[in-house]
Amino acid sequence: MTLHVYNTQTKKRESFRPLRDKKVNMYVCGPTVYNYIHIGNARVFVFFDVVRRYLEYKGYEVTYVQNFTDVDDRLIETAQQEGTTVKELAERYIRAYFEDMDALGVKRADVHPKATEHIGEMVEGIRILLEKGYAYERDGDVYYRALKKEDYGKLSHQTLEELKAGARVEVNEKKESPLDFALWKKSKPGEISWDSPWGKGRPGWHIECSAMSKKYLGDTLDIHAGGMDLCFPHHENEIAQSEAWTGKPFARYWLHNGYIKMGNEKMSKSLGNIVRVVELREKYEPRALRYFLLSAHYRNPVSFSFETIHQIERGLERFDTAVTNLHHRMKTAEAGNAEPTVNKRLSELTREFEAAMDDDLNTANAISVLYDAVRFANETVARSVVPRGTLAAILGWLRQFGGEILGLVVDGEEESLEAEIEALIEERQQARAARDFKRADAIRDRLAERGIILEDTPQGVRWRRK
RNA sequence: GGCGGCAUAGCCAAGUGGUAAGGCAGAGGACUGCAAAUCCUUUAUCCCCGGUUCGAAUCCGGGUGCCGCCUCCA
Repeated sequence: MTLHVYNTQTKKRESFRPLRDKKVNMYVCGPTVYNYIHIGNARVFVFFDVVRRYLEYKGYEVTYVQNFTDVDDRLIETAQQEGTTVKELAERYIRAYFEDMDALGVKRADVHPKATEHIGEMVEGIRILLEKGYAYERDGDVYYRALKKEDYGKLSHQTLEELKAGARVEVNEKKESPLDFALWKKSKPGEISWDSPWGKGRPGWHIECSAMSKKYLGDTLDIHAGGMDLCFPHHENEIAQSEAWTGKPFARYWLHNGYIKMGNEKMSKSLGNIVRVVELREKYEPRALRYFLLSAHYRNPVSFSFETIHQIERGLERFDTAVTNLHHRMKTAEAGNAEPTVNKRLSELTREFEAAMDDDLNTANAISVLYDAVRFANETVARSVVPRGTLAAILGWLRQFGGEILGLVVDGEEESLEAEIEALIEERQQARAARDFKRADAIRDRLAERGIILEDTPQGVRWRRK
């Protein structure tokens, strides 16, 4: 099966074919680190983490780059307000970012380049753009000349005419056209700045992605991704710059995810209706947040609600009990390899899982396959006779697809119980054997209060933490 | 004004021509000493009105409602 993805640039579902055989270069626009990230920001990071994991599962060698925008107007402003430096502010929120991502189970990118550490590359790019006539300098600023290339607007599917008509950008007399955008901004006195051939200043927003993706991934990317709202102008500008700079196509597949809504509105910092990850993960299991972000198709908008997260937590319990119960059953299972019928069923599930993911990365459907696997696991655990190999095979499937790819199934070290609790469980078993159910139930209730749930099965008592 | 998206059960959500996946919640049943867990069964005039078609949630036209981008924003 081939992976098919929806490409924003062509507005079509296309089969995915990287430039170089089994190597995939992907670049995902990372956060501007002037504040904590919210659940909407997290969607792109969690989703593309799954994309990356899935591509690796399919045998691709993925190089994943995600930048940090660590200098821009908002950072400068916030640092001033807080009486700190841009650098300190950025470092603080980069740390916070990684804490959030670790909690959400997002793997590190191969490279996390920072804008401030690539000023040289950006200056070089701007210099080339000037040389080629794609940029002009005005009083210490450098602007990109959007009208120079006819295809400006090709990503967001607007013609130059439409864009000109719709432009309601602030009047800036320095610009030749309102569609032009800053490559380099002259700094005000006291602001953080770098030297350049055009005087002291700092880079515009868009140029960093062009410069850093080129440095780490080359002129043409296989996948360039980000939130829908980056499509215009950010990505449009990146394409323009990069292609003007290198003369080569910038990205083969543009993937954009929809946003998280709060009620009826888009969740965004400017609207102030955000829910931060750092706060959510204190209240909910972070895995539930990850699940939530994967529960709908990535291009559809999704409404955030505490009710939904709560529902998801319940669903997650089923994954966990399935794993726990497999382990418990394995202890008394007889030796033996996985049965052919079981392997056949697992292959079927694998096919279904891949079909879902290959169809424009439909994680919602992939999750429903995960539930099928959980049901299969539960049915198997309930059998009176089952070889250990069968249970191990099912557990392995859940680990691989539910765990390694989706990051929703955990199968950690087996927990141990305090001696005191062990003793109580044993005492209850004796009471049950003596048919002293009052006593047995009293002990069970007591343990339940301490968060230990006991379940009696034909293979003996089973416990789990609530 | 230009461009684009969405509307499926109480809730979340797949599905883009062949009489509606999955999850949560609810109901009934099986299992259990009782539970729990699990399994089985069950719950939808697919926003409205037309049209195309043997056949439409799906395509076309027209409505209604909501949202996004065009300005910092995942």
